[in-house]
Amino acid sequence: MVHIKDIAKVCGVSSATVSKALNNQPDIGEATKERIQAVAKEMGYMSNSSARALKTGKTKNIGVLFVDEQGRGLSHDYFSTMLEAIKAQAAELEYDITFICPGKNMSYLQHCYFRGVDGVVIANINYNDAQVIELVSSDLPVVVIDHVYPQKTAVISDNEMGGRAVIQYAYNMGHRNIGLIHGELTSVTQKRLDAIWQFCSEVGLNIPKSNVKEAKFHDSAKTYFATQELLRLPNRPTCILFPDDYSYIGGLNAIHDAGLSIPEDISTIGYDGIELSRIISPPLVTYHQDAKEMGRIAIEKLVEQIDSPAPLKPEVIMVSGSIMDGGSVREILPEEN
Amino acid sequence: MVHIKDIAKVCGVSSATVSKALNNQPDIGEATKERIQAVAKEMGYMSNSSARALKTGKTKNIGVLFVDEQGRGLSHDYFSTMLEAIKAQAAELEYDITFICPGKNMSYLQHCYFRGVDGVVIANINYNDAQVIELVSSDLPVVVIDHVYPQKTAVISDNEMGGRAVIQYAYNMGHRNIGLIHGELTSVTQKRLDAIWQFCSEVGLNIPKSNVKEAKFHDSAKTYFATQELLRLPNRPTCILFPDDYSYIGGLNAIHDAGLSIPEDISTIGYDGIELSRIISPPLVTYHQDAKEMGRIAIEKLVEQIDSPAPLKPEVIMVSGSIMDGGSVREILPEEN
DNA sequence: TTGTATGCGTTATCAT
DNA sequence: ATGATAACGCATACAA
Repeated sequence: MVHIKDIAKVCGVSSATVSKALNNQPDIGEATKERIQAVAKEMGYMSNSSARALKTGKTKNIGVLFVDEQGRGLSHDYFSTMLEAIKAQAAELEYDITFICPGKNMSYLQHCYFRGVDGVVIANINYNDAQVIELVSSDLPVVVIDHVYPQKTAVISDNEMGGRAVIQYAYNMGHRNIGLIHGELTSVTQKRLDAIWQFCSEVGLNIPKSNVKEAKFHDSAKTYFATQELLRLPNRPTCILFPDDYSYIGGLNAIHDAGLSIPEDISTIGYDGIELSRIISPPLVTYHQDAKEMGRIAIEKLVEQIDSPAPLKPEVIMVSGSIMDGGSVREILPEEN
Repeated sequence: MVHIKDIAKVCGVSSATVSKALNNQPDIGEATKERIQAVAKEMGYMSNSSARALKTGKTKNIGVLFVDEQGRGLSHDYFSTMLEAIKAQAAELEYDITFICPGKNMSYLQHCYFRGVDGVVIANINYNDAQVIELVSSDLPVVVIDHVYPQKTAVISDNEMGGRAVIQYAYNMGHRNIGLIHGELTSVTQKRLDAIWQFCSEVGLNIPKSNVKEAKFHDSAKTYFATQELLRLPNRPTCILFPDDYSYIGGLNAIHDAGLSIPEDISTIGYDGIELSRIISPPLVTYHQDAKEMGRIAIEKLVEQIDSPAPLKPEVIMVSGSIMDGGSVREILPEEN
């Protein structure tokens, strides 16, 4: 392991000078600077982040608080994509990331203090958890994904837009008898539903209560049963909206088991835009949430906060997605309704 | 932020004493120890990992080298499951993990030195990459997943067992005309194929060259076409082995597009045992690789190395998987062949 | 059993 | 423009 001292010795200067050269400080001669940098490279010098952190108070490390109950979280495409983007953007800005997790006898906040992270990204967690509240209430820079805390910067997937987009797609394709399977009643679900009802009232579309079923995000079995119920309805919907692309697989099975074809007999629309929705047959019409962009922005905003000498005004950033086309929706003629 | 000094002041002892108490050193009075620990807790003390690392030379941090070319890697169930297990086991042993990634002007090894990781887990990477070789050749404790370097501990999914298991399953169900679609010719593919040929020669099963197609792991489009080719064969196979569960979706589509049913018209077997294989219809017979166990063991072995005063003898640990049953294989009667 | 002193590798302040 | 020195927070060898 080669240290600043070693370089100083070789170059015949003091370690202070070497440090300045390596950090591109202005108060140093151009010639010496270049010589020192050359030697450092030659000797394979790499600074010691612990020592630097101790001295500067900055670790260049970002904490990531992602739930992973029973190994989920990463297996969910929306979140793994987001994490991937977080990782990439952090690397781009020369940060590393550290997973903040429930330690043996450490709260989330303590874990952050222990590792000295410069800031934290919070996502996919129980936002009412006392430990999360503690963390959010601390003086650490924080960016929250898909949830808004007062006075905190948030990056939000536009669920109103998404809800509206899917129902509008069905409507524009001529569907008037629409079935709706939604996830558990989180704030996310609520927003999508609100947007859907809003659209319905705008265009005078009526979705009877019997056409609406609650299932669960990412749970194909629950969606299978909900789909079955809809298919058994006396006046079967011509199009069904699903909680998300993954749970849709359950709906797909139910439809096939009933001997029906997509989109000939029934149309389907998903939510998320995961890769799986592209490779199934027919490809699913779905609302693509831009998880990648969300992760990128989260880090960008967090680092802005970290770098800013004065506290920054919190922002709420809506990230909009878009409909991904597919063959799962048939255009319905007026007389068919 | 509360430091050892602060506690010392409050307790009226020296900071050395506090340090000892907090680290459960033996040379300290039981009474003072308890008092100090109580005060520390009371004051919400949390040690500073940078300072500790600087002093002790241990960061309690493990580097994880996972490829993530174009955002893949995490979206692959096998690897995301493994990563999840790595994370969990590291947390269990009170380690944090740091992703080692291609830095702007840092090699993998330099990144490790910079962050002072105590050891590294390597997986899903180009094992011939010069930077990887450099890392493996360093003095850092290393555990490699799914690849064997000389003198390095490795955790390996038993691809021979897997290859044998899938062909044997088909054989035992009476199939004699078997189609085989395999991934690109990596060492993993080679091992599975070797085991398959070995089994064939043992039982006198002949798989003609025309029944064997190369596709690509995780690539459903390539598998779609390979499946089509097999279906067009004059003497169509009664059972097809696929590269992995995910790419199988392509095969599934090809089979459906040909108007055939699984398993009535054709049987199918996958590889991996990802969650998706459970929720499709019919559930896929597949060989489940125990990615979770692999991740757990990798960390366990790595920490053993880190904690050991003397260099440990490298091990190669085979992790066996098992067949997951499903409805995708029909039992074939002798006269049908 | 407790305290004093030192140093881990780096950066920052202040002289020179 | 360069260097001497102190300090970041902690753990430890050694003295008391």
